[in-house]
Amino acid sequence: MIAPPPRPPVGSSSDAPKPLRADARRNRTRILDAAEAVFSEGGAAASTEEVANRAGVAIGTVFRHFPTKTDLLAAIMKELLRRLTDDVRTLDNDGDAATGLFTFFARMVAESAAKRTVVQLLADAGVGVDLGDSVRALQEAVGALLARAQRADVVRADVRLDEVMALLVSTCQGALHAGWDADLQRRTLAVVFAGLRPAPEGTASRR
Amino acid sequence: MIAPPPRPPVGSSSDAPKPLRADARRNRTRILDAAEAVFSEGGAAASTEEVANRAGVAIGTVFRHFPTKTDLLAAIMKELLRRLTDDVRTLDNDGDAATGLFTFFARMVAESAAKRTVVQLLADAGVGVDLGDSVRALQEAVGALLARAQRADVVRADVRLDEVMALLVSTCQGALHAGWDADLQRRTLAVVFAGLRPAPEGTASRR
DNA sequence: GAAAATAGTGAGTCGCCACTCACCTTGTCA
DNA sequence: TGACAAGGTGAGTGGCGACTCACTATTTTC
Repeated sequence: MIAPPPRPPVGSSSDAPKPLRADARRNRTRILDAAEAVFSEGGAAASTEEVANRAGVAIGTVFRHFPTKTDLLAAIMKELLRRLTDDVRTLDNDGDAATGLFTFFARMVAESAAKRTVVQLLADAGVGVDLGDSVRALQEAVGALLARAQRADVVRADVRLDEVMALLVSTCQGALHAGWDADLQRRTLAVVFAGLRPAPEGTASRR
Repeated sequence: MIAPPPRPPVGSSSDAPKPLRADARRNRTRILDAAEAVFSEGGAAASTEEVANRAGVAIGTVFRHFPTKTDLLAAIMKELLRRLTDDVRTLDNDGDAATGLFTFFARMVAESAAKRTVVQLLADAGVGVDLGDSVRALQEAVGALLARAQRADVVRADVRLDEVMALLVSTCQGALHAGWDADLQRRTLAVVFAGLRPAPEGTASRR
């Protein structure tokens, strides 16, 4: 018999985050950076091999860190969503109540043009990609922004969060089109924002 | 020497639409019907083999009629666009000027939920799929509808066709999401339509 | 009703891509 | 510094999907 491996089961069995070796940590971030770049350009259909090349590692290394391509996609999506959520929270804390929602909306649409993957995956609601709480967190943050805008009376009171999210995702997808430039974006968003604003007093909204 | 084939070159050389054999004509429409169904359900990524199965023909037959998958996609897209364009023209001729644009907009968004391919391909502006004049024809028809709506003063005069098209395509993509139901659709479109309506007189639109 | 043209068939080819694994390299720790 | 576990490597595997082609079947034509 051979002596058992020297890892005594702490607690009962689970929850050991495992410290990574130095080179592994470095490669992991390289892979994530490369993946974000590659998938931003080519969409989720880009190949894992291209990610490996861009990161300067062998393809086996990518799969050691992320067992499936889906895991890799989920990882960069979570990171992107986290950043977006932070962005929204900052606007919610510091920004002008009257412009916060519109600022974020415009910013996200502008970025979408460069990040196909976010849009594709958000739109597909992850056909297998588990984004867990990340999407919910973003929604809640946008919800706060919306509530403030409504309190400041720059957005109609009867507008709900889910249609704002629907408009946001839709417009982001729109931004991927050929022919979408800064001017078209400005005019398109102007229509959406006008639709969100309250009808001036004394004017019942016609439906 | 052998006698030359008995097809004398009419005109100079080109423009012979060639009558198809009876079975070929039948199969061609079967394939188109099957393709529309298959690609509507699964999007453009669905396989050509599935189209062949659904049509009840061998895969070689599909490729005889449409040398590449792209050709097949272009064919069904042109047909769909033609139908949409007809639809718009009908509304333009018969319908109420005040509601025509909104009616068409809502109708197309509702249909999108069931027709992934249209939306995907329109959005990608055909990465290789040549739709020729079909898109232009639809745009012109919608443009006429827009002009009428503006003359009837139900749409702001400064709204241009390209942002209407951008909003249309964006919203159609939105309709593909999980969670998109009739109620969400109604509220989302309400925002877009409110944004298109003129600001009530005496109220300068704030930007 | 037979020849000739046209169409249908489906096993097979080819390339792409996600994923594996036996072996080598490097970091870590005593 | 040496031993060993953790990590890296990249040729190889398997599956899928677009597309081909030698052969057979059906129309059309005379």
